[in-house]
Amino acid sequence: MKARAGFRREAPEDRRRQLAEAALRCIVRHGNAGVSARQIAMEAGVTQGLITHHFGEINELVAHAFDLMANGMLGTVMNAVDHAPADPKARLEAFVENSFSPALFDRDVLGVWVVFWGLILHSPRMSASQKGEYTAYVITVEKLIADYAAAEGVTIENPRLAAIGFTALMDGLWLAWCLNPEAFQPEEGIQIGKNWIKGLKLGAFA
Amino acid sequence: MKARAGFRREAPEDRRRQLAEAALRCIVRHGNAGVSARQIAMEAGVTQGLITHHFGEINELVAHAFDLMANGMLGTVMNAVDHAPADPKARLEAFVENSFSPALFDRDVLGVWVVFWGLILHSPRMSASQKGEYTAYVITVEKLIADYAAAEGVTIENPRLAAIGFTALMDGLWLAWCLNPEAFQPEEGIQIGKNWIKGLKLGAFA
DNA sequence: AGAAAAATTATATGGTCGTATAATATCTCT
DNA sequence: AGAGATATTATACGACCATATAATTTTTCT
Repeated sequence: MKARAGFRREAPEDRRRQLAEAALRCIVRHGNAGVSARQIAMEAGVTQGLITHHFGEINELVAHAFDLMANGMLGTVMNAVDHAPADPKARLEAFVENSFSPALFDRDVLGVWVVFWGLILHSPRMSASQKGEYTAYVITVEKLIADYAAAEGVTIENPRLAAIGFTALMDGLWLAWCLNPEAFQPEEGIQIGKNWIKGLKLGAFA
Repeated sequence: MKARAGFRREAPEDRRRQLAEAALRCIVRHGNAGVSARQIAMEAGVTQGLITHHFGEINELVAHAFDLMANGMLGTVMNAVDHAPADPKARLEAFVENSFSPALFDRDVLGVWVVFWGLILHSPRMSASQKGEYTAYVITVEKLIADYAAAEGVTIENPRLAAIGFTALMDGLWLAWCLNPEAFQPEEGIQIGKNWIKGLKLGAFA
């Protein structure tokens, strides 16, 4: 056989990242149908065999892409939060506002997550990744909320539950808006998030 | 060719329902991979050709299954609400508690919805169904909330936003718990829902 | 009872899927 | 410069996919 086409040899970790990014683009374009070794390889400008070589089976590539995306999104939001004024209220509101920024509040981004959710429900490997990433997310939110509550002098009986609720609210709004952008305006989403914070301050979780 | 196997001829609407129900079972079992004419036909004890005959293309069958499921779920919850005491507070709390009942707060049920969400994002036909069903859902919730607010003497500046937020919270909790049942207990989910109502009463949306 | 209509089966076709295998190009190290 | 290591290509295989077409059974209507 002639492997006649010239190619560039790359470090395994680079290739793995390239393939993961190509997978995300394919999923954006075609949803579940985009999860295909052939399509992903073509998108990465590479042959299918490379996926087998670097990941063994394609599910492992998808799980890698999932980790990449999850870390990237939390990193993006928290980076914005850390650039807000050090005031706890400002930080919490920066979290809300950035969660609704076009970079995250986006149909393409949700489309990728929906595919991941479907896989999490049927794959132990994906489920394991999700558990770690969800926990990290909730802990981050819990800290933002606890700092805010302390600064405002509000008592919160169970900060963990508050964080879970707030996270769920944001995810639910994200989901609803992406599925049907006519349902409400992003600014209305921000308003709903801030109303939740107002409820917290008024003692809903006391 | 010999169509040798005996078969029972059924009314088109019956067959369509049978096929839709078989589709739901297939999706429960295998997620996106369960959306397959062959598998669904086998699950329904029927030949693939019947799907073509009754639905034209398989996407139309899936959309039909979606409508069936959405109507069934809202019907189930509202049936329970209508069996609660006529008091607005009792009705709203019945809504929360029943949303977290094992019939709905269920990994299998979420698994079906996740598949639908994925399709909604990429199919105008599915998106059209979703718009109608989401609107009906929010309007129902808005009425429950408005009645509650009136009974408690709370003002709500924008009842629509409150209903969207409450719906998003419930969906987000459903999603989070199904993806990772260790994250919190269903009773904690009910508590979070009731805390949201408490916030509403305290004036979070005033 | 007999014929027309429609539901259902049976089969064929062309495409895509995941992955295994072997050949080969590129790189690194000495 | 040359050899070993491995990243990468090329190709093959069997399974499943959606859907079209034609044959056949069941039902209905008279």
